[in-house]
Amino acid sequence: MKLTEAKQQFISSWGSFGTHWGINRTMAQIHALLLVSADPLTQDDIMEELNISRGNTNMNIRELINWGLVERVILPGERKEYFTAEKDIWKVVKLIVKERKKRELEPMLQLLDKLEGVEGDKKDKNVKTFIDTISGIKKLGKQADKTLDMMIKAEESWFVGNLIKFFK
Amino acid sequence: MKLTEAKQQFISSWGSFGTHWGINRTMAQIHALLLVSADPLTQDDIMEELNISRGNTNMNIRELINWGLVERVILPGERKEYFTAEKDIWKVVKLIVKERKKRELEPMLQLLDKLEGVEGDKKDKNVKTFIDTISGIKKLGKQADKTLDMMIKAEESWFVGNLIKFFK
DNA sequence: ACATACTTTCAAAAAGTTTTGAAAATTCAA
DNA sequence: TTGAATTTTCAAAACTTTTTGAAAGTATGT
Repeated sequence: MKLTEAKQQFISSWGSFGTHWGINRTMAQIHALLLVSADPLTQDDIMEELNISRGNTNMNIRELINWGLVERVILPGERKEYFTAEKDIWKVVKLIVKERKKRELEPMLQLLDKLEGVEGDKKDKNVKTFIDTISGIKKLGKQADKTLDMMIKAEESWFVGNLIKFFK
Repeated sequence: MKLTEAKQQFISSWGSFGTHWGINRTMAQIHALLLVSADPLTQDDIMEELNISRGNTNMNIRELINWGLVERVILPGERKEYFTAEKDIWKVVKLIVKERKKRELEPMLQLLDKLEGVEGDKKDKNVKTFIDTISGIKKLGKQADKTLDMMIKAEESWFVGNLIKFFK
């Protein structure tokens, strides 16, 4: 397979992969393109490669910058802004985990704390089931939260090299 | 807070939580409702509680059954089918991980295998960047795949009780 | 075999999300 | 300053996904 074709396949799969993970198709495609590009690209390069409009490109680049996945690069003597993606995949994973944890897990845990204090007689089986379910989710959620915090701080070598031992 | 209100808040948040995780709102809401209901419910109960149509209810219940998150229950002497959700949250998490791994991670790894064999001179920096990126993703993806396999087999006590030690 | 209760299907409609592109805002060199 | 290059915004359009509900299908007791 030729590089051009391989690139296209990667970009397109990364795009649909993204849609299952709460990241929109274009954002994931731009990310994929920058991941496999050796040099930084301009907005116009990206628009042309992916056949998308200026507005869409701009909006999604900014979102990628918010997530910390893409950086603006100013090349000396150039008026245009260039963009480049973090290439270390472990760092990429950590950035994504960090962002989603903040946006999703943390608000959910706050809500669960509140809901656990529901009024009512614990002998009522509906009340009991509700509280038990909420507590169960909260317990696991809190643990996941801690685990992810540690993962965010960890080195890749931990994940690739050592975790496996633990499971034995 | 009263039980009714707490239930509603939980259902609604679980619903929007789901949409960030590739699960549609209604499917997640039905799941939430069944999670906090002490007794099995019928399709009509669900339709009424969540104010959704018969078709939508039916379709999403079936999808939940496919995922293994919900079971059909036949009560003796009753014509109607009842539905109930797996209440053990650790099992729920494992079922979801298993399903998404199969649907998303595995196909992605297959593609990466194929793409890694791209033709071209490795001294060309574009070819090199492409191969390096793909290999990096593949390496981490394979490790994640193994780790998730072990997680799927693991007991909750491992996750809640022991993982934390490992990170120290 | 029939009638009734119940479940499933699916085309069309509604809702939700993403994309476009032209206009406005900003930046920068002269 | 000015004006050309570049970036950003946002309302409307296009696209995608979800939902509806009526009709078709299936199962059950008599």
